[in-house]
Amino acid sequence: MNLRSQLELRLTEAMAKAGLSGNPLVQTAARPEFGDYQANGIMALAKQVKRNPHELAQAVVDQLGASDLIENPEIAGPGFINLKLTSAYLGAALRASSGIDASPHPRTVVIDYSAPNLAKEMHVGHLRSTIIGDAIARVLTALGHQVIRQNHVGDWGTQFGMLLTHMQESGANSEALADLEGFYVAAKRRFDAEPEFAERSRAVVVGLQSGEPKAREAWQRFINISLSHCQSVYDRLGVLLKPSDVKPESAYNDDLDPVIRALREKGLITESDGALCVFLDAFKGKDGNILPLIVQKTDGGYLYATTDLAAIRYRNKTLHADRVLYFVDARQALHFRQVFAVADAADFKPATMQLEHMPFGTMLGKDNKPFKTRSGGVAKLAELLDEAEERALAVVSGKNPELDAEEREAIARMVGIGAVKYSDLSKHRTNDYVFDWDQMLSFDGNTAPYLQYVCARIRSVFRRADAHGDTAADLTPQHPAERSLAIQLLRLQEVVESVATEGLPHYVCAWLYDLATKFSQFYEQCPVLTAEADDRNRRLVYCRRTLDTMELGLGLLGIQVPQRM
RNA sequence: GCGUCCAUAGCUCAAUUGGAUAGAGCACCAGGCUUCGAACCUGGGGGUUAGGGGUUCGAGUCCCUUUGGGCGCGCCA
Repeated sequence: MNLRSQLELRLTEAMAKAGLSGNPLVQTAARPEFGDYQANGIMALAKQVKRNPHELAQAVVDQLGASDLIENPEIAGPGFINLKLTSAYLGAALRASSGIDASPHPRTVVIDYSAPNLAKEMHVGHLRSTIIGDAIARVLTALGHQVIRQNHVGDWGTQFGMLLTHMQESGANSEALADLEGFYVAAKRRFDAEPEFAERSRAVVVGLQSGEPKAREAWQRFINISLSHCQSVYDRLGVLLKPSDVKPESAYNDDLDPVIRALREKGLITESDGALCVFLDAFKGKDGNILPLIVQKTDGGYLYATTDLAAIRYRNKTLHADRVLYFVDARQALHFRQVFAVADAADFKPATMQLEHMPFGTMLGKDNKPFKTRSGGVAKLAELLDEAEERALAVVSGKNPELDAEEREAIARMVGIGAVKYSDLSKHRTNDYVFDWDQMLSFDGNTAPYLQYVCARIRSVFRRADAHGDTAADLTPQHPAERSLAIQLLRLQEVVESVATEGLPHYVCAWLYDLATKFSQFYEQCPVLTAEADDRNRRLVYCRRTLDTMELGLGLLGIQVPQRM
């Protein structure tokens, strides 16, 4: 049930009857006195057909006629149409709908996210891609799309030479690799300090690339251990990624030659200073020089651009993707523009297959500089999650000391992890954002703990009530607070659809926070348990629907909700 | 140098992509519990949307420009 689409449909019909075609531009009303929704499209159309906007709006309103849906549409200002939904319609809609409706046009969507480098341990730099990409994967799945998660991990490259050499020479087993970051630092130190070690490392890389069994075996062992580190982070974080979603860079090794050949056949390859490049006019600068995309180095080695091109071919030919979403740092915007343009020029994909870079900004500390640990280093993700749970435990213990330790810890996990995820998801994806423990763990404002708390309060109502409310009863809102709660509940679909097209999960957060606020107002003004029979039943249903919808919404973000807190 | 993203209340963030009087939370001030969880709710002050110009019925949003910052730019990923 998408309220906005329903209204848009009615408006479009009325416009057609009035001899107009175009988008009515229905939006949620800017202020309560403007109704629930407003149509802004008439003014722009009036200009096109050179007619008085107010008169034109009147003509549309006349065609709208009496309606089960809209109550007294009004024209305001230069030609806004204010739309108020009838209470009867809201009640019926509430009874008829639940959850999220599947899209009538399901598509196959590849979501490329997380993609850590397996040479090192996961750190905060991987957090945004992992969390945001996962939320979008859930949203698209909820809308009935076929979602294919692709964890494009970095498992290939020269740094593996030193890691494998160090592993072999130090006799390191999986226990020594428990601290992967420390292991990397140690290997790097030797690489820089010992020329012979560096030499052996390079030899290992050559062996690896030529498929030498011993090198391959050691490499595979290392990769497996590193991947298991990632998986444990994913499990703690509560993201959907599984080992089967991993499609590493190395998986495309055999496709790199063919990619170059295909580019050459299309006449796109130019040799420049010994390297193979693609020059496209679209990347010509003011000075007339074209920015190249290098696809093969002078020494014959390939680059990540080549791998990305191979991945596009795979996602087209094998995965049959209609749409590919890349949740990758904004700094790679130019890279993706180039790769996408080359993929187009080379016919690596049909024109109907959309490639979309979904960039995100940097996570900053309170000092507005890239987030670091207290000791000043790059923060490991595992340690960040430890701290989140510790801090949440302190908060929960302080607020509710009578809960036993085990339950407090379980709650702290949901609250702590939820807070970290929500603070990221609730900000506009493309901007940098400030990571602030105190703010994200606050029970006030647009935070996970506040939303979780609202759910806990509702549950508490049901613990006292002996009923869950009869959903078959008349749900027509009778109180202004019920009314605004009902509308907010029914907005779920339009919000989720926007998130799916734009890849901006903060829309869900804003809507959830609004829903929680509207519930709190309802809860303040409308007694539930002590109300008369009909009111009591209807309000119990409102409580139930709010709880279910909140949990559904938080679930779209991959955030769990404790029973009590 | 070229390209690109950004600058909104003291702080952290919104603003449905050009719509009406720019909204929230924190902080500050003032109220509300013998009553479903007050971890809450209600109200108030706080803004030349970095500066300037332009486009039009209408600009935080689009164009130009100045200032201040982030990032990227041929063989790392």
